[in-house]
Amino acid sequence: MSDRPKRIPPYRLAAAELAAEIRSGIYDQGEPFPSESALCARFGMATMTIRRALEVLREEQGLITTRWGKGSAVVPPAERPAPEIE
Amino acid sequence: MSDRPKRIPPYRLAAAELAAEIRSGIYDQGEPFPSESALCARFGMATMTIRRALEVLREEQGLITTRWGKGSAVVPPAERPAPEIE
Amino acid sequence: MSDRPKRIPPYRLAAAELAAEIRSGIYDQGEPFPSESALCARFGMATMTIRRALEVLREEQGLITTRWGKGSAVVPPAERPAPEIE
Amino acid sequence: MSDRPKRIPPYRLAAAELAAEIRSGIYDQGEPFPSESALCARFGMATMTIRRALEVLREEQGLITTRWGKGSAVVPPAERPAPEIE
DNA sequence: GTGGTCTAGACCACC
DNA sequence: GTGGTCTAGACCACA
Repeated sequence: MSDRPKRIPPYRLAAAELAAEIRSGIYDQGEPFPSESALCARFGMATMTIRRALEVLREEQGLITTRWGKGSAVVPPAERPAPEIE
Repeated sequence: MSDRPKRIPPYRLAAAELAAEIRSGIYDQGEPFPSESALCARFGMATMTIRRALEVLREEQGLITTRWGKGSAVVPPAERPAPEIE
Repeated sequence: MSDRPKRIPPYRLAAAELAAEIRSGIYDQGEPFPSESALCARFGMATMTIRRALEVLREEQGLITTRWGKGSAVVPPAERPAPEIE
Repeated sequence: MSDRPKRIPPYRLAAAELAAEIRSGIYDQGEPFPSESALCARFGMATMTIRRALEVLREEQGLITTRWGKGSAVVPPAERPAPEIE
């Protein structure tokens, strides 16, 4: 009972998928980062869940920056912190 | 030079239409008041314009109450102030 | 004294110049019509003067349409009324 | 989960800064109150946000008066309401 | 040339 | 999934 595998929360899954996309470079040629509502539609998640995912990308991984009312933008590769080995 | 009539701002038109509906009683049988986004779609107006219309209904006419995160509700007829004669 | 030449008001000059541009077709390939503030800068005129010029293009000549908060757009050539011979 | 402080909305920050300036008296020697567009430039905020800040100064704090087409003016110190202790 | 209203979105905070 | 705030402009109406 105490040894079952850890459940990964949905916001982590979304964050991981988006982080992989960012690191793949698909947003580096001028593609704007998707809005919260677009991500809600794409992942089928609630606003709050997507917001937690974006918070991970922003605070924990430093991959995006967000401006209230304007949207999120991907941090240029040169300024990105190296991915953490866990 | 020209004789054009005074322009009534769009938020006033929406407010007047909604006030008439409220006074007609169609929201008194348990109908919930439409959300901002529903009203945006119905009137073809932007969020801020609809919010301005709801502000008129709330502050000026006392026909609705609004709660953050819950939506607006119609004030029961007994508690409504009499319509202003202008 | 009574036979001096008619002075053409500035808003008519601006309207004539813009009408010629519209009829030349330079706005028909997706060029957006300039905003009021852009036209103020370009013609060195006050807001009200430019607004009168745009009013001529809209009401008198039917060359543009205007949406509050969005800007003006050029009417497609097919829908334009023939230019008045004066 | 985290211990972040409550976010103060930008319009409140601008209002607080302007209120402090008004109370410091720098507008009492005939200095005109800055226009909305000047405040937009100074604070790097959009029109609507600055308008919200001015609304606080006007409605909530009674520090300024505003006249359509003329601009805002600072209320003389003698007529100002005492600052609210919160 | 000011303040006032509007657009078409975005993100933020609450339920 | 609501209402609340914000952006970056546009046009409208007053003085």
